[in-house]
Amino acid sequence: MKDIARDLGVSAVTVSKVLRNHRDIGSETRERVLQRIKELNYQPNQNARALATGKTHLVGLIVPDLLHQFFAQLTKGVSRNLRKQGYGLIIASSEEDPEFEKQEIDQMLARHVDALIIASTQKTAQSFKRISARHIPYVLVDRKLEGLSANFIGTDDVKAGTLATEHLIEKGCRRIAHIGGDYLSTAADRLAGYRAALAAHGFDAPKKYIFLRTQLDDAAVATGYSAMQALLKLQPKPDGVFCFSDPIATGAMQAILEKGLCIPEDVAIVGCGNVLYASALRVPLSSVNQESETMGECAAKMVLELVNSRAKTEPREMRLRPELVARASSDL
Amino acid sequence: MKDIARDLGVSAVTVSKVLRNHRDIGSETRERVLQRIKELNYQPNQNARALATGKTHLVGLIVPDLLHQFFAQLTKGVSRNLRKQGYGLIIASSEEDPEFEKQEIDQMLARHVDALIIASTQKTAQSFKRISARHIPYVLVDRKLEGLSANFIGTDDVKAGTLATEHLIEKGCRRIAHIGGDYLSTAADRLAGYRAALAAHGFDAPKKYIFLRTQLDDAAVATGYSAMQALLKLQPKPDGVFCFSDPIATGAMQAILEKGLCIPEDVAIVGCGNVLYASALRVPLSSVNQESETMGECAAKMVLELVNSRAKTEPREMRLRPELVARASSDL
DNA sequence: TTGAAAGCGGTACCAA
DNA sequence: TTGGTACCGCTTTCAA
Repeated sequence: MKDIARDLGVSAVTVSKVLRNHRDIGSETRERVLQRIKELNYQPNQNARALATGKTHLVGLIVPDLLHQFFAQLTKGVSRNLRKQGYGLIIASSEEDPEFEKQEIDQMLARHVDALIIASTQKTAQSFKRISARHIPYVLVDRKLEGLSANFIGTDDVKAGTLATEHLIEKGCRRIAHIGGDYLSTAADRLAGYRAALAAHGFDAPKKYIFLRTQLDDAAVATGYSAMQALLKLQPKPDGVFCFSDPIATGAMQAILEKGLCIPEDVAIVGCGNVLYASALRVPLSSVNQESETMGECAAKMVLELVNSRAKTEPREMRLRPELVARASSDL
Repeated sequence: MKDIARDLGVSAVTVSKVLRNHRDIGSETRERVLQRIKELNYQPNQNARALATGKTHLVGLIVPDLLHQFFAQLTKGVSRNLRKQGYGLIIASSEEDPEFEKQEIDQMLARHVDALIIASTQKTAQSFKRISARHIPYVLVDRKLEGLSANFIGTDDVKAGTLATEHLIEKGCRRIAHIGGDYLSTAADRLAGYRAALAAHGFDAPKKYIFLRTQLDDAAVATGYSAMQALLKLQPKPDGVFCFSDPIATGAMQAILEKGLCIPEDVAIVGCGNVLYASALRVPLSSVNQESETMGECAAKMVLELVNSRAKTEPREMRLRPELVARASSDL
């Protein structure tokens, strides 16, 4: 910047103003500066600018696992919307490890991101207090934290559970099992939806039909597989299963087919997440669509609003409406 | 930092030195400073540090599409390795758009990343000249650029094409088609491998059996679908197809099954990339494994070596050895 | 072992 | 409309 100023015999301040479209600059001077900027292919140092203004124009995103299509889509939505507004994105994966997530949060705080978007794997609010203490706005996505009142965007998971379970009931299933997750708010909600749907129709949800397993990363398929194996040993066998996620469902289907049973005739399956390849699977998988990309876009929008509004408003909560996509795995 | 210094009656310089483990600091002073840092939960501002040292400890990664599992895995590898070394990662998706990619590169340069890792969709070396002009080291992954001598890590794509095609030949296929890509170095290499394998066995590769299509993003499945439809109209029909990627193969398989034909009896299929769900597909898909995660780790390693070695060495090139994973789609 | 001063590359404020 | 000056938070150099 100084070079440009010197070359043109103006001050650095003038150059700076031109760069930011400050209005009180002579049009002639402006042209000359612009000209030289082009020539030198000059770009202002964002770090220096950040230091001076206190705004990095950087948003941090932390997800449990980028390999999971749900989070990849979410990321895409966030990314798209953010860049449209001139913000950069730092992404970190916590690998489903709370300790790792804490470190990543600290890293991002140290880099002074303007805001954070987090799909948290943590069980306590501790880290989030740290974020608040720094007055950095943040939005939780997908997963809520118990006892933490924060901005949140996710799926209406109770509804997701209800949709899936009612669909199975409508298709004639009478012994509906659930393979779900542990610790996660999403898992608890989907389970609640499952229970509610069964209760509403006068069926019960016997404990032996409910499997709650911690599913780490890509191990989800294996988890679904083993849980389903266990379910198939029960008497009577379930005739329908609502799975917490599509990877879980994929594993479950594998276990069923290996036993020589048919989907959906012997056991119908419904997953959640509606991955892109759902229809290409061995048996096309019925699933609850969560619109993860939209979720990402909303999160980006919300977080930027927070950044741009000085006033600290009440935490907002937003739930996207899930939709059932019926395919062969439940086509009775 | 100043606060800490003031509180303790020492200078900011002293605090700074403690932070960086500078050796000439009295152990007593060091303790006091460390103590206060803990109390205040103080973290140095990385941006300020970057400004002063000229190193941001940030690496930029640009991929065409995060939704594509190949790039998601690559990203995971990069991320893991980078953070292990205390580097942060900025990720951007170019959405397979060269113009977009240029902008992202400029953004990253403006943020003064220490290095770049790029899976480029560009057709010219222009942007890369800009990077070199800034003396920022970079590594190209997966895709090479014609006429650009740069550090590169990718698959041995010629070998990948050969492996897949020879596999089909061994399985007894005699009319082997290829659905490939356009513009990409990977596509050209896999095609070359396909041709070489056919030639080596005395078969020819008739033009009508070779479909080269631009595949944008998630449209890959649709591309594979339509290309396969066209192939099935030929007389005689191909009895084996090597597809550029697994999504392409997924689409192709869909077209075959819809026609009432059998895989692999009527047409055998081999894909490339070995996505995680390959074995769960309607017909488990044979594919060439590319070890994308390892590729990411190598890229991270290489780029950090470049950052840490002042000397500008000759561009290095590294090719990972692909491996065929045979499944039902080619089990004749 | 400690610290004063200068500077990294910009921006903000206010005076000219 | 322009520019001088101070400062953002940290590091580096060099003298005490």
